[in-house]
Parts: sequence; structure tokens; C-alpha cells
Amino acid sequence: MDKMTDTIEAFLSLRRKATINDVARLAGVSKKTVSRVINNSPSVHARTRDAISEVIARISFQPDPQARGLAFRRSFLIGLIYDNPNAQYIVNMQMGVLDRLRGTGNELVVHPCDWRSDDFIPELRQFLEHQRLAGVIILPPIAEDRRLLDLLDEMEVPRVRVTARAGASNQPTISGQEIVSHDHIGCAEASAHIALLGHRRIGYIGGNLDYPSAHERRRGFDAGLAQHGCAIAPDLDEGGNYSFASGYEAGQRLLTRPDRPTAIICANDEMAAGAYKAAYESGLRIPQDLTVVGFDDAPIADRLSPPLTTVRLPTRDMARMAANLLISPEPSTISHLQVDSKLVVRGSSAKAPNP
Amino acid sequence: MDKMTDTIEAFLSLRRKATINDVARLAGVSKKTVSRVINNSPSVHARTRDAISEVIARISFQPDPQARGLAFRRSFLIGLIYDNPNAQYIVNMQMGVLDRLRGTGNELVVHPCDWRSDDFIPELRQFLEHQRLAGVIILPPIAEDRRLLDLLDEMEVPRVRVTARAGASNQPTISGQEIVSHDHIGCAEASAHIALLGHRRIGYIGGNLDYPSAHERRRGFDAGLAQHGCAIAPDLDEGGNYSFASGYEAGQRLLTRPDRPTAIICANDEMAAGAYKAAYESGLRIPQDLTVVGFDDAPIADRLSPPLTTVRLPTRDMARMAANLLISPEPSTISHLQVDSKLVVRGSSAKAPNP
DNA sequence: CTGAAAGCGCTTACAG
DNA sequence: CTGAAAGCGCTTACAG
Repeated sequence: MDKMTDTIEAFLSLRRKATINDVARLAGVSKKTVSRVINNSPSVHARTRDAISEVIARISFQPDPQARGLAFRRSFLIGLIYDNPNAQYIVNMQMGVLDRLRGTGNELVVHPCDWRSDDFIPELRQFLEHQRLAGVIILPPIAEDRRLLDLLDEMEVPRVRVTARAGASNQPTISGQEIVSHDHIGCAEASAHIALLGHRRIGYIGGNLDYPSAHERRRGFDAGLAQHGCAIAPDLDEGGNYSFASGYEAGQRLLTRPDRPTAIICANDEMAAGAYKAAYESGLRIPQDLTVVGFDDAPIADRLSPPLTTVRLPTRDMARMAANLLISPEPSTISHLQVDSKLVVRGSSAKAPNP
Repeated sequence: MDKMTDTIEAFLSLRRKATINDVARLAGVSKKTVSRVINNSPSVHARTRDAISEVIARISFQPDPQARGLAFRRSFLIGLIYDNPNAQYIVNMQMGVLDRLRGTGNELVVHPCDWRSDDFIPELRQFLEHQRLAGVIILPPIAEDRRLLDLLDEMEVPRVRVTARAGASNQPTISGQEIVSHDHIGCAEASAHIALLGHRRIGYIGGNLDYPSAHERRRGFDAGLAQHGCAIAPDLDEGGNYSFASGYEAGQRLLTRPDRPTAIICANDEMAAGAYKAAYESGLRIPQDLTVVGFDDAPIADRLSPPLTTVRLPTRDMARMAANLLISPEPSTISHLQVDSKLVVRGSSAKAPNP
């Protein structure tokens, strides 16, 4: 056993958390050089680097994020900012971000907020001033909020937006990266599926028009139908707000009319579940009497009877990609990454009943 | 305008983030004294304190958490550690913790993990070694994991556990605080409700017996029935694992027998939803032919048709209480706080059908 | 390719 | 009740 090993043994017997000074001493170099290794500086002799890496591994040294952060003038925290009521969506996003953060030394700080509150911007300003975040990921719908984007630009916080509409609220910014979900692709698939099943009396329950997603989804549904010479019946075109209650009420209106639809397209699964309830109360069987499709592939989708045909977005992947844009050592020049939604066929869609 | 105000004006025109040095200079004291004010040290003259507070407010000084953390040898981050598939539960817990953290200068770092993985403990050790957290909150079921508790003790991380069973895995520890949910209270209410409705053929679909909650809930259901001289029929006592699928399968077994139950008690709402599906497929109407009750008041509960009678736990409040135990300046001597669940009656429970 | 000095913004001893 | 010095564990800017 050489002297260096002895010293390492001695250090280990102290059972103390290692610091950069321990590594420097044990490796016989200055702490500046250790710092270079930690930060992957190229200008370190290979042998020096190897020796230092060896010591780091032996004493399981992990640089203290607070000390690094203080010196760097930024933290190793990624903020996730959102105002979204869909719990599964939020949890998936968190998981996706964490997938990418694992092993990078960064942690995830969650920050739900209240878009409607007067305190919305001041509260976020306070949050951002307090922590000097490594970056933030903003989820729909507030990823479209101009005031929030301006605030982030002003504070020079790197950010990635997750949106349903390319280029929305866009302008030259400090690091305006974006993950865009193509909601319309899967919607077009879904409505084409319905047209191919022979449906012609097709009803619609739309999403909250304040959200870009509501427009994108409608655009997709219309396109898929148009492909087959079909369209939403103008007299069956109901507005909803993405809630179960709004889907239920719209479903009641649609299903109690004499010339009721044979299929109802819903802009999300929550409203589709509401439509199920209306159908159930009207004594209509799904899918024999009525076809229903939704969007989200929410947990409720395959718990409904029958399981709901819907459109799925790769939520977790999107979050992973968003985190990657923030973390990636070589910031890519691509600023808009796009992901497609896709149709998931289950038991709620079937051939149109014979007239 | 006096000289001090002038200087503050001058500082503000710099548009620079304030530091403790700015406050000290502007208030004409040492930074040590400013530090005393920040940390509420009693030994500061009232007039001195007021002057400093005034400057702090004027220039909106916020101490840098990283610098404070480095000096304090701990961060201002609260960790939330869990392995739980229920998205709404997780989101509610996060909201509750954040309710209490707001304004304290602490942030929430979420850390889902995989209880089943071989890497479970090593991964958590790495996490805890990296960050020097101000404290952690552990959610069920891993709040019962002995290895995790030992790890936290070894690393001297303050912790609060959220559990369904008082005293589980308990032993003298560094700061073994605990929020205990009395699942059994609401369960007893629920089963008493069923007994009072006249049901006598009562089936049961149980939770995963690896989780304390499964035992606590069963205990409550049994007690509520016993109050009225009733009990789960031994031949209708099904095991489940809290999943929709397990509820569905158990429901099928229960409902296809000739002497089927008139009421089914489920250890959670997911399984109750599975039982709904089995009932639907057997052509049984809820609640006319079959009464069903669940536990959780999950989002699905009032989206089912009819809405599910269930038991609600004040999840968000529990999280708030847990965070409070960690944050509270005067650590309370009470180490076990208890909260009750309660019955929520909806449309899925009705009088037993006439034999 | 490597290092000594100064600094990031705070706090803990130690004085007085 | 208040302060000057040293330190938390890192990095930057400057040398060499």
C-alpha cells in the first residue's frame, strides 16, 4: 500500500463528508485543478485528471451544490411552474423532468401557482428572485402568458415552454425554447376513425377556448373528418370547458334531442366521462347506440365502461425533452421540438347504428 | 429627505440585487447585526432593529438561501419522498406542503422513488448526501420502511412521516415526528351506514396487505358493522391489491355467485370503480340492486354513475401539518398528530333490496 | 497545463 | 447590545 492510499484510508476513517480540499490534498494538487476536473475543463493533463478522478471516486466526493451555486451565482435547481388541475398530467411531467435530472446533480422544485390571482406575477417574481434557478419549465396553459415570459426574460432565467401551439406568444428572447405538442395529429386520426366507422351525425363538445389546445384539437378533428367528406354537424356543436360537469351538460343537450348524434367527439376525457354519464341516464348504450371519443388518455379513460377510445400525448417524454433542453451541456440550436399525439382505440367506438 | 434616504435612492437606481453588505452600509451597522435581525436574534436594540428592518423593506433585501445554507451547513429545501401511484394524492400532498412553506423561504423538492428497486436505499442515500435538506416528509407506504428511517437517522435528517398506523416501525429517534391518519374512523362510519341501510349479505374487497392502511381500514369496517351486530360474510371476503383490475376481478367473483352480496365494501375507490364495472357487466343496478362504498374520495368517485359513497382523508391538511412540524420555529413536543377520515355519502349506497 | 489570491453572501465563534 | 475576523466549499480572474 502506497502512501497515498494510506492517506485515503486515514481520511475514510474520519467518516467525514469530503470537500474539494480533501481531494486536492489527497491528490497532491491545488483545489483549482480539482475544480477543473469537476467542471470538465479540457485543459487538464490526462494523468492529473485520472489521479484526481480516482481520489474523487475513492472518497465519494460530491461537490456541495450550495457552495458551487454561490460561486456560480446560480443554483442547481430546476423549477416547474404550472397552473393545471389535471393531477396525472402534473405527476407525469414531474416524472419526465426527474428522468432527465437524475445523475446530473440538479433537483426539481415544484411551483404550482394561480393564474387567475392578482398576485400571480408578484408571487412568481418573489420566487424567482429568491432562488437563482438553473432554469424553469412552464406548462400549459400558463406557458402562453406574456407577463410570465417577460418576467423570465427580465430576470434572465433560462426557460423551456411546453405548449400545444407552435409559435404562440413567440418573440426573440434570451432562450426561448419550446416543446410543442401536435394535438391535432391524433385528433385527426380519431375523427377519421369515426368517419370510417360510418358516422355522419357527429356531435362535438369543445374545450375551454382560452386554451390554445382547444383550438388545436378542434382543428385536428375537423381535418380528419374533412378527409372523408364529413364534418361536425353545426347543430351539434357544443361548447365545454374541459370539466366533467360541462361534458355532462353538453351530453345531455346532445342526447335528448330527437335527431341526436351517433357519435360524440370530446376535446378531453373528463368531458367524455361526462358524456358517458349523460348517455347512461338516457339509456343509451356505448358503443352500440353511441360512439364517444376523448383526448388525454387520462386514468379515467380505461376505467370507464366500456373503456374510452382517446388520444394520447407522450407527456412524460415531453417533460424529459424539456429538461434536456435546460440541462444539455451543448445547448442545441433547435428551439422548437415537436411531438405527436396518437389515437388509442378502445371499446367506446363502433360502427354507426343502421338508420 | 435625509442622507440615509438619499443613499437608498442611489442604491435603488443601481437596480442590483441587494446583499447583506448593502443593508449594513445603508443602515450604518455591521453585517453581523443585520444577520441578527434576519435570524430574529433577541439581542438587538429595538431602535437598531427597526432601522435595519426599514432598510431591508426599502431595498427589498432577501437573504440568499445558498449563502445562508452554506454557512448554516444545511439548505432551505424540504424533500418529499414517496412511492405512490395515486396522482391526486401526490398532488394534494405537494399542495399541502407548499401551503405551509409559502413565505418561509423554503422550497419543495420532490423525490419519487422505487421501493421495489435494489437501488432504493443507495439512490436515496445519494440524494440525501448531495443535498443537505432542511427536512423530509415521507409518505405511505414507504414511511414504514425501516431501512429508510435508519438512513435518515444516520444522516441526521429531520423527518416527518405520514402513516396510517400509529407507532408503526417506531423507536426512539432523532426527531421521529409523525402524522397519523385514522383511516378506521371513517371506515367504521361507512360500514355502520351500510348496516343501518339493512344490508346483511356484505362483501369485501381488501387492499394490499403489505400496506398498513389495508389493515387499518379493515379494522374500521369490521368495527362499524359489529356495532350493529353485522359482519363481512366469510364467503364474500375477497383480497385485492388496491388496483382497478383487482377490484374488477373480485367484483366479478362476488357478483356472479347465486348468493351474491347486496353491498360491497371496497378498501379504496379504484377497486370500487372495478366493482362498478363488474356490476355493470352483470346487469346489476347501483344502488337499487347493489350498494358500493370505497375509500379515498378520489377524482373518479364523483365521476362514476352513480357517484360513489366513500371515505375522505384530509390529505392536504395532513401535508400542511407535516410541513409545519418541520418548519415551526418552536419544535413542538408533540410527536404524533392524528387526523380523522370521514364518510361522504353519495348515490351508490341505498337500502338493501327486499329479499 | 497548474496554482495563489480574492470573492460569492452569509454565519459562527470570540471579543468587548 | 454590537463588531472584526475567520470560515462555509466552491469558482473566477489573473498569473505563470
